[in-house]
Amino acid sequence: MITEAAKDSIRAVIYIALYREDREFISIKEIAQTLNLSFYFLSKNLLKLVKAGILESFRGPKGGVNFKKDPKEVKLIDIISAIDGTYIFESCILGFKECSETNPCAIHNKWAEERKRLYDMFNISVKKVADEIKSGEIKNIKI
Amino acid sequence: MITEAAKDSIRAVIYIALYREDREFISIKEIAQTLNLSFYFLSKNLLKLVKAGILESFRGPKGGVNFKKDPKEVKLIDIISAIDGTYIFESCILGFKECSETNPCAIHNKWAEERKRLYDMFNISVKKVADEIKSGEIKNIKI
DNA sequence: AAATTTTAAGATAATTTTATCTTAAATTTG
DNA sequence: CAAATTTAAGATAAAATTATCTTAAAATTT
Ligand code: SF4
Ligand code: SF4
Repeated sequence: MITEAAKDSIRAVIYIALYREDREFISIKEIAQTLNLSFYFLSKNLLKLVKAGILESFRGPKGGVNFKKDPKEVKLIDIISAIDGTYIFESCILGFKECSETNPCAIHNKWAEERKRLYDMFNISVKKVADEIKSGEIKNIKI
Repeated sequence: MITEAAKDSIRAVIYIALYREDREFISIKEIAQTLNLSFYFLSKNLLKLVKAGILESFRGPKGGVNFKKDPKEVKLIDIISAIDGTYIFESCILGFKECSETNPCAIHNKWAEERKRLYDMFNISVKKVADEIKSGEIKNIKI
């Protein structure tokens, strides 16, 4: 569905949204340790979000990453797109290379709808996800 | 979402359902050539369906594969399960290892519903897919 | 200024998935 | 029976993804 890289990244931005409070930057090490993710892999992936303009980063002690865009404006779709690309939401579920909409296979109508729904599901802001986690009174992010 | 192996296999069984007519066995070579798939990869994957009891196979000239179960009884879900396992339809979209249903994250309710819908989408028999392709008057399977 | 911390960038390695090849076994054909 | 055809099984290789490591650059701390 979506890659591990994208899943890790989504969890990371949710973590940042939840725990940045008034800090300027949150270190990737802290995120990786708390979420039990590989620091190396996460670093590489979050860098993509930096390059996509979603996060900003800062080097040195006190360094780390933080939102560049307002988390209210960052949708999970944006994370997935930056990491995996948008292909999933445009792809054929059966892997046909060429296929006409005008003469679709038996599951196309269903798939076209699901694809849209999956897109909609991820079309939710990081802030909203974080707020809902908070409102559920979850004390620590589950790992 | 589902692996290439599963997609290839689904297309192959649909092909068999469409073109077996009264033949005892359809050679994997024929399927691979028509669908423009790797004979090697397809052979290996269809063998899994044989072992799962969905197809049966026969060696030698006139050999090949064909349905062991009635294609009316074979759902796309069965193909996917035999090839990829059922994990997708039980998995967490964010990749959390532990997560309680009683205190779910913001997208869990949506994901749980989508997961179910995706399952339902694939819970369609090979026969039904083949029949709908036929009724749509598609002359050749699109590749 | 030197040592330390942290991201940046790119090399390297491990794992998983996909693809290919080889040999063997079963079956048919001639 | 010999040759040809086709799946079976497992080895090997290529590609993609995931994971790790190394060195450099930027910033802070001492
Ligand atoms: S019609 Fe079927 S095979 Fe073609 S793109 Fe849609 S889902 Fe895929
Ligand atoms: S609650 Fe969210 S994180 Fe947990 S299993 Fe459901 S979708 Fe995954």
